[in-house]
Amino acid sequence: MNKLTILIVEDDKYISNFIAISLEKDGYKVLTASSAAEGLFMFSSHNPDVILLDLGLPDKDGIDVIKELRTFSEVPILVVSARGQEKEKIEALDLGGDDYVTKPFYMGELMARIRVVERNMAKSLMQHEESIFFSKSLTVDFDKRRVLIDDREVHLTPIEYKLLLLLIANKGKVLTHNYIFKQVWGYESIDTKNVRVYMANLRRKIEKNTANPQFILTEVGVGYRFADE
Amino acid sequence: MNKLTILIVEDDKYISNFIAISLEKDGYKVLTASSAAEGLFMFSSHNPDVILLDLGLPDKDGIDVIKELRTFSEVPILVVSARGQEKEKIEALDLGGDDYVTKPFYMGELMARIRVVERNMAKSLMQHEESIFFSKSLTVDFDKRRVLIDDREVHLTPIEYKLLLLLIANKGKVLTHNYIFKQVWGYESIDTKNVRVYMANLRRKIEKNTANPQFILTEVGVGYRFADE
DNA sequence: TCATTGTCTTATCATATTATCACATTTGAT
DNA sequence: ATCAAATGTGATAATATGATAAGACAATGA
Repeated sequence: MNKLTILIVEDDKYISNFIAISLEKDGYKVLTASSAAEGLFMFSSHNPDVILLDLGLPDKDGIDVIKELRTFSEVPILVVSARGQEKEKIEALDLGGDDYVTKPFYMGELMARIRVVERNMAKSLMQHEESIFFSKSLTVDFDKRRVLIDDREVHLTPIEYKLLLLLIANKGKVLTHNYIFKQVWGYESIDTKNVRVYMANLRRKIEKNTANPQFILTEVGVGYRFADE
Repeated sequence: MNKLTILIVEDDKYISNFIAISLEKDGYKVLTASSAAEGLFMFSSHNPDVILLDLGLPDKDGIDVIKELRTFSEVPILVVSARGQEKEKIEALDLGGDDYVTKPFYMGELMARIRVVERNMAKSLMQHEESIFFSKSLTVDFDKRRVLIDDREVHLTPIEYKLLLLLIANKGKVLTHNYIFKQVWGYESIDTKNVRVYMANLRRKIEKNTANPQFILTEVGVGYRFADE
């Protein structure tokens, strides 16, 4: 079972805590930041899957945070704000926000909206709505975030899981080391050696024979690809 | 620019009209239905891109309409309802609704939310573009970075692949040794005999008979060109 | 807190790719 | 037909790239 990471950017500790506890109870991994600067930093260092963003931050307007994030990332942004004016909502959504919830809000509704965002992420990754992927002995259940080999569950670390998802979503396509690094780690780097290391780890977990892989194929000098039929 | 078609399923003629006019002013094509039955019928006959769905319909509960639609379609459903209870919202969203707007609503906000849905659609559509080159027995899938001869995959090294791409991009044109070297190796050199070596390697991989090539033609004293039809 | 798990780094070994060379073959001008 | 220049090709050496194990360190969870 792999958890989705959610970053809460909210300066009101009480609200932040309340949301965090509810999300954790539901199995999410939660990060919190209480200012725009901290939020952006946490984003680049932890590469969360979803952001809950308050607009009324102490150091910078939340709208600008959306703008900034959107210059380099497509992470789903769910705005949670006390500002209920139409103008604000339109602006936040048009600049790249994925949803807008006005305070006070129902926690259950917020969670449902997070699930919608999550569903959309899975959809655009998989392009089919089928939430289970099969290929030979490999089964990946995207909903439950579980991976099976010959019906035996194999545990993948978060990075390994992201890597596998990325490969499957681009089945058949060669992905360059840089691209893989950018997608999985969330930032660019000249040093992509880690991609190799994690590919090796992933292969050890899902391949019968790592010397002759059926799933993860190496394209020397270019990158990797998931085997097409 | 193609107009998006939006189906409004709403029994209150006044609201329905109001939304329709606003949407049309914004360039959308609008269909309206005032009952669940009509809505489902309109959906199957017109295949709209987005549905705005009221939950309080005269003949059937809107929640059931969502359920029904989701058995055969992934069309984005934006619920527009007077029912503001959390339970309703969660149910509608979890059953497959993409957003939930409570009446009374701001038209501008509704439109912004439609744009969000639209953006998400565009994102998942984008991935389907494929660029493939065919010539006789040769197939090059640029997207996947794969080369096939008679449906059998041939493995090319990075230099070989670059070379092939360069030739194809300039199909029919004669490319000088110097130009080819510059493009593939990235710098100029007096010594371009490697071009010869790699042409030979490439031919060995993609030509049936290297002595009588169909693809890579030699222009003695000048360079090479990829055969035009 | 301590044990466990995950991440990143480094070192080593294995493999694939690239560069170079020597020589064979082809080409085109005479 | 002959010959010099241009081109093709196979072998091999040099280099670049990849796989993997092991260990340091950080984060997480009971």
